[in-house]
Amino acid sequence: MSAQDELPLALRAAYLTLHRLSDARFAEFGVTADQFVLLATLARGQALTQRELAVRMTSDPSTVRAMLVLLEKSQLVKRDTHPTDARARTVCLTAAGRRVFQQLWKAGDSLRASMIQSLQPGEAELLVDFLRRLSSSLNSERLTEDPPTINTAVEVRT
Amino acid sequence: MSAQDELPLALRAAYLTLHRLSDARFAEFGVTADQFVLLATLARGQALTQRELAVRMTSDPSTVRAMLVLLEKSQLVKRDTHPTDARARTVCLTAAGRRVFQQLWKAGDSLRASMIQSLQPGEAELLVDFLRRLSSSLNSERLTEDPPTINTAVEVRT
DNA sequence: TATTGTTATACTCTATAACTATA
DNA sequence: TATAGTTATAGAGTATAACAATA
Repeated sequence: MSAQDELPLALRAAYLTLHRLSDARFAEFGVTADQFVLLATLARGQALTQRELAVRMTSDPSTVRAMLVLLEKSQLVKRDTHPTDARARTVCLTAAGRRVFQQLWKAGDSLRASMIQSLQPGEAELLVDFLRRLSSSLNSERLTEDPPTINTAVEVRT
Repeated sequence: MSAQDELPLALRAAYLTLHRLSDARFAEFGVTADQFVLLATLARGQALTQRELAVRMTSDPSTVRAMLVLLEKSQLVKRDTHPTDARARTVCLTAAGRRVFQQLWKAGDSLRASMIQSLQPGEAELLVDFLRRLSSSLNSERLTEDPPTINTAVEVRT
């Protein structure tokens, strides 16, 4: 088993473990791990459109919409019409949303700390860098999915 | 933004990107990314019990069961009673399951390659190592969740 | 024409709790 | 008593396609 073969499963195992523990931590606030990510994304980039939110969360507009409906119901988020684009809606945290987010951030503290403690100084930065490179490499894979493979060589040769 | 704060989101982005691309690759075979993981787990450890399967997949017995029901319906997997423990059931790939798995593995080839190509020689091994350490650190976090904090010191002091 | 968002719909994964059968 | 698995149930995220309104 080479690193190439193990990497996907190792990535999956690490993420799912984090995801489950996060869910457990946030449960008492009635918020899921994914909803936390949405709140965190809003917390650092106010007044995003739903589309922009989906991109930043590595998610899908219709998924984001479903999540927003739930979060609006629990009053953590509100949506307004976009100031210049009447099609779009901007999303932002409510006062309660900001307050809950701070509590959630604190509740997740020991998880983030536990992740860091498993690494040597400097390794966390390296790990983040690896993950970023990996994501963007995969993303460009998506763009070049099935190129029609035009055989230009033949034409050149004539 | 420190590495500690960014690590969870970077991990999530990398995993979700991989997960979506995998789903897209496997769709033509009627298999999801998670089902692929189950098949892969069976492929390298035949005749596992459902419980063991759940552990190795970083999943849940009832989730695994739901997946097995689907995979049994598409004839990729079969379940037999355990030879020595009548409560348990062993799961293994059918002949069709092994055949499809090989095709899936090939279909995922370029994704794995793309991940590796984004890294320098040796970095893949390092990344896998980081992810493993991170998982086990988080797992031990789970065990020590809310210890009742028994104050034995008082008793010792008397 | 292209884009933003909504709606409807369906599927998969997830997880808890109560249950049966067996160890 | 503890464990393996099943069942019922519920909820959350995911994704596609058709649609309306707007750019």
